[in-house]
Amino acid sequence: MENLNQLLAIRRQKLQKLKELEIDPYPNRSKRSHKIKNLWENKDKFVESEQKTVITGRLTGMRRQGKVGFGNISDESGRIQIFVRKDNVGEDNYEVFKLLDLGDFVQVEGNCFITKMGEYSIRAKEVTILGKSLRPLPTVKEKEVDGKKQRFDEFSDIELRYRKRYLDLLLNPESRDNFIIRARIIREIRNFLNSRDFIEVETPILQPLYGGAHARPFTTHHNTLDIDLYLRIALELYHKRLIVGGFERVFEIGKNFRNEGMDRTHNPEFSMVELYQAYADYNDMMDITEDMILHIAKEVFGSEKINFHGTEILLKKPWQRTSMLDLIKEETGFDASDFDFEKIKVFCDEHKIEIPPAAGPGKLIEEIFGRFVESKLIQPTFVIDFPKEVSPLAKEKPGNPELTERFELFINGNEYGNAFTELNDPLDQRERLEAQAKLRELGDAEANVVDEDFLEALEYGMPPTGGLGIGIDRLVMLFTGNTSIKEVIFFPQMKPEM
RNA sequence: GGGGGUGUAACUCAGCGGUAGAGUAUCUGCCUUUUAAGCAGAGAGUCGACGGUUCAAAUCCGUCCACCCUCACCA
Repeated sequence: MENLNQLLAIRRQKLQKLKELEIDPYPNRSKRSHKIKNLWENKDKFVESEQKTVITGRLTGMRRQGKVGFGNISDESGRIQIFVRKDNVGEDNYEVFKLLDLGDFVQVEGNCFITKMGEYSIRAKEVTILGKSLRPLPTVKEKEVDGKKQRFDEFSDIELRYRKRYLDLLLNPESRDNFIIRARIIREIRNFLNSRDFIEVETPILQPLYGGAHARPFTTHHNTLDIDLYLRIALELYHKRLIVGGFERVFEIGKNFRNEGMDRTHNPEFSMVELYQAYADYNDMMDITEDMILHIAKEVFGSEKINFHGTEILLKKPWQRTSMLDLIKEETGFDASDFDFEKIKVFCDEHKIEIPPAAGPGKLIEEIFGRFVESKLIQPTFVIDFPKEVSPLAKEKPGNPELTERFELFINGNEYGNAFTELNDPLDQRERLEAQAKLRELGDAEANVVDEDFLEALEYGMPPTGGLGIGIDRLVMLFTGNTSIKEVIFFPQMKPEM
């Protein structure tokens, strides 16, 4: 056997003792009669009737005093004290009780009562082990001080919390709450879109070509077909095929994978909701974005405001809609609306903005926007009319061949969504993708690739369509007040431990 | 990738050239209404890893690893 430290060895010894007593430490069956929350909800009734109740859960506290002992049992719904007295459970069962450790799963049969100290508890008739824990759970004790819970020990090491999320969830209620809120947000996204007659679809994660965003992919290999496949970087191109196929409103909630840098707002796999609506444009997408986020705010939080570390964010409609060029002008006084490449380059040089290889004026405008404007956009803002150069899937803005009908949503200085009036002209789309392919040759590893299958689909005809993508992780961060994406993803990507 | 920080017992941390510490947890004893239970005692560590300096290194130096912050990059 491996070299076990003292704490692990002691638990294995207890496991052995249970087996010697012919107690199964991992029985197949349990028989819970109530969730702990139910007992609290009908406290008086349970105390008065003294009815038999059976709870199950993890042993999360233990105060033994010789022939009597108190413990805490926690299940998903709550926590309650158990009172175990040798005279009540019998000598044999008390031996079992004495072999229990914090972290063990147990079943307690008994009846509810109020202790001398006034605590609602279960007086045990029998304690059954449901699952022996062989590792010590980090201990977190708390005490109520003026109605506030004061914690005395913590499980707070960030790295451990991410690597052993199960312990984090067990020991840090705030972390658990983040994920409950995440689930509610996703549920409300679904409810909202279902109520608007969108149908939920599933499209390939493994794709022979990737597209729909500007990013490097993960590559994998299918053995039987003997071809390389890519993990999707966006949902876009398959959803458009579905619009070609006659669906008028589709959405998908799922993961995208981008083989790029990681920081506190980027995880290599992240969740998006994308939706496509035929006979709609980017103005409709702005409306739906406002409505959807407002719906979440109201349903999950009952408020039209978010307080993010003291910054009050007002979600009340309508949100500001301003063009990228106007925002740049407001912030810097620089007017780039003539797309004069030389003039814009001079501005970039003056402000030490690096000029990427193969960049045209549109790319530089986007860089300028990123440098000067993004972080200033605290209240929800639709930044509209992106340069065509950086928007190969968006339809040109009527009257200005340099711009597209595209927006990104910014809140609190971060990007939350991206949407276009989708390009449905197959010949224009081909030209744009071919231009992207040229950029690839010039060294832009993130440029789109020409997807002939997608182009062919467009040639059969796609109605005018609006499309929208919203980053779910970031939305959850916004609503839960988290500044790291790792706090809202159960198992964020980490380097393997050596 | 640059800069800064952190890494010591199961957890949270102190120690920062001279025998590895505390609280909680664990174990033993006492305790039949405790709740951060209490009292008495005990055990528990590759001080992130590897090198170097030194009579002596958790401590100083170097390299590496992981994590955090920050800047850059990144649709």
